[in-house]
Amino acid sequence: MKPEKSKRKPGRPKASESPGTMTQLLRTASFLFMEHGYEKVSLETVAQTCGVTKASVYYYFSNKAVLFTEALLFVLKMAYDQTAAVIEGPGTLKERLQEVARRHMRNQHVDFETMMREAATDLNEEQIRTVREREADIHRLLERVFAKAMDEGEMKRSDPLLLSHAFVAMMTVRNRNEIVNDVRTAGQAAEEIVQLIWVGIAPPHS
Amino acid sequence: MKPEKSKRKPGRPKASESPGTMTQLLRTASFLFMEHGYEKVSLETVAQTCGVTKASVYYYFSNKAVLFTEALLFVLKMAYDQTAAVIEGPGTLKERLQEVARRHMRNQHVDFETMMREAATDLNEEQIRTVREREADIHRLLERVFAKAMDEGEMKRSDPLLLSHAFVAMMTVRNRNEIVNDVRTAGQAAEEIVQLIWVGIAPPHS
Amino acid sequence: MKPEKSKRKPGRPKASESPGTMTQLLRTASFLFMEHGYEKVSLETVAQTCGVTKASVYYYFSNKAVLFTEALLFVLKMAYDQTAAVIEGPGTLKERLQEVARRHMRNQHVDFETMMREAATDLNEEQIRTVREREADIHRLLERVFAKAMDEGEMKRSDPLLLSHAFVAMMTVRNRNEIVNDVRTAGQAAEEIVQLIWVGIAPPHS
Amino acid sequence: MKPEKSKRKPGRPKASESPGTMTQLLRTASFLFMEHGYEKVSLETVAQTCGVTKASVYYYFSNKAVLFTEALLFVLKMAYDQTAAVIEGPGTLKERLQEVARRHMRNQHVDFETMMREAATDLNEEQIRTVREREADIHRLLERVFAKAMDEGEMKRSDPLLLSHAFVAMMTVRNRNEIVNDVRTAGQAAEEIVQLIWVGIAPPHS
DNA sequence: AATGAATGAGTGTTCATTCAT
DNA sequence: AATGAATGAACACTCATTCAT
Repeated sequence: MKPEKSKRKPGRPKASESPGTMTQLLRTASFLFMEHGYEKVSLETVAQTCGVTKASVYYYFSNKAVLFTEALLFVLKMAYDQTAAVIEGPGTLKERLQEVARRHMRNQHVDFETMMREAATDLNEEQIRTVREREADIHRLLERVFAKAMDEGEMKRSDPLLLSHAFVAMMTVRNRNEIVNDVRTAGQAAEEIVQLIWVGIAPPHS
Repeated sequence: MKPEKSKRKPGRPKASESPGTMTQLLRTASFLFMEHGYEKVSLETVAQTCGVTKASVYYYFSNKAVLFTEALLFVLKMAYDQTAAVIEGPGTLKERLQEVARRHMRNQHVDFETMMREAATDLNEEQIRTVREREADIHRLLERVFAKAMDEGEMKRSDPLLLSHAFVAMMTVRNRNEIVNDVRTAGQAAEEIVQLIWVGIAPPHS
Repeated sequence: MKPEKSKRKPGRPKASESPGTMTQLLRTASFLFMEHGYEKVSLETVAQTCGVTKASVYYYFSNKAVLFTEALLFVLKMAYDQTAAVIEGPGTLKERLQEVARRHMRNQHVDFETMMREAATDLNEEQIRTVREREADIHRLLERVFAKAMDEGEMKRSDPLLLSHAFVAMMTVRNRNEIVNDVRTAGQAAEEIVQLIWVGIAPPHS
Repeated sequence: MKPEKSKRKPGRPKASESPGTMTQLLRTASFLFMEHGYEKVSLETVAQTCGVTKASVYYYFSNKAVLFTEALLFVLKMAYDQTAAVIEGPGTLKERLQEVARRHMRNQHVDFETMMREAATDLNEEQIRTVREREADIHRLLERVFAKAMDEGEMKRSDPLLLSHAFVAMMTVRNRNEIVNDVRTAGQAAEEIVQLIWVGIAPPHS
């Protein structure tokens, strides 16, 4: 969390190098917030990670709450698009769920709800509402897919929205070192998690 | 923010040290940390909630990291004892899991892993290790119970430790207002979550 | 906050320089500075009020101190002209003083001296001197009028410059809500103030 | 305004040296606010002038608005007491007014109303009300004295509250260098101001 | 056993100012 | 003629921590 002075330029050169400071700030902030939560990420850190000053952050975002909100909307949009592409794509439902899980577990990230609670005192009604709405979109997307699958006999009947939340919640196991470590990759964990919720834990004969 | 040195001698404090205030601080801190996370809880808040001054907190706990650590150990011990009592008690496995879920969902609390990550920069190696160990105890307890149940045919075979983590992770749905609200209580959510993981989502005929 | 260097060349700018924007900036700045004082008025505010960007302000005025100075000279010139027109115009001295007071009290404005003190650290010697000189012009105008009136027996003898300052100072009562409110307009207050200083407060018989 | 590092201790030693940090902060803040206004006085300056750190200021006053409010109440109380002692004391009304003027002009200070307007955005309703009330107390004190004097024939009839405001407003001439300078002291200016308002400016014969 | 006083290091935020275009 | 982008310096405010009593 101590923003190290980075001289930059180890990556791709020139041409695509500058996708606009604002976009870079948004990307960086998204990553940092998701990785560390709201409070631990200072604007100073975001700025220095992008190689600009704190004041520049304020040039683009009027305050921390706004940056946070826009950063979250940014990742939620990406998450929605990715999830939609996969879940409505080809393959069996189980395979598609596994792919969703794999992608979701690719990076570590804090619990979304915990992060929102942390930020809640800084955000205004509308900001909270907007973020929550975009998050709910993802759950509603899954809900629809689940409901349809249930109708078509691809899944057992249950509350599809609850299932969606439970499904997403299970992916936080990716953060536990006892689970995802040298012997088991995040990808494997994703598959096993889906297998678990797929077959359930009831004894075979019951 | 420069911890590293925990001058406090380990082990139980002398009986002469007023257990009243100290226990109260521990209880209060436990509750506040679980409710709001590490950063958002200031020692001032803990002190005021207990009706003492900030300096008094330092009288009992050499710094915030120590208070946090001991507070977590406090709740983890309670959680372990409660879980053990229930999970090793009477009733079918499913019933016992439901009771564990019900108790765990009784209060809102932040995601444990997220909170630990928040606090990680302040805690030293040993503190992290100790807390993680006590948390792991709970997972190992569940792991043992699951393994035994699998052996005895009460459960389908799967990785019992992964299952334990997934099970606990699912309980964070308690925090979502779309799930636990006026129409569905935390208790009901607990039951449905257990039902979900119990029967799985695979179609009945497969 | 490091002024000292006013690169702007003195004298009237070339006619080609769009007088529109510059004049508008000057007018806006004058109004805002008089209404709120030096510190509270940011260049951003001035710019936005004029519908241009902050950088545009710098295009016309090399820094805040210069804008402030020129804005003040702008209003002082207007004030001088207006005062001169009235005070040297027709009517009895008392009537003319009342008209001067009425016009001066038309708008609320901060105390001139207080504002100058606020800005003093930013202005250089010359800027302060110039503004003060133009302010002094107004006092000298009144001084001359008073002196002449005393000579001609239209007024009691006293220090005409002190009187001028006292006269202007009294007009700040326009800002007090206890004085100028629903029951007494600024115009009425102006008349009563003049009446007060006109007849004095000594008992009638003394 | 650049708070110089002051090693202190050039004054009276020990015993009476420490009248309590809080009182010292209050006195210092009062002086600085009255001398420079609200915005120009930073808490850092107040702190360093007292030889403590900014954080110490916050130990005693929860924010700048509170410090400002209490500082003003502090000076207003002193001003009231002093004014009351003089104005209700012995001597002719004119002599007493002169003494009040002399004391009021002893130190330079910004226009009260201008300062309040500067601070207004930071203060809450109650703080503004309280300060205004204490300021009004002084005007009411003068108003009562004036009203009584009018009843007893010691003064000409006029609006006593307006007179009070006008009287106080006139004292700001103390800040003008053209008025109070080498040839005329503040004390002399005080006397001449009172003389002016006492006799008025109307020609003797009218 | 407990506290009042004080502080250093941050954090969010504002603003005058610069410069390339 | 005008601006978008970027910055440095200051400021209000918070908080964990220390220490003498």
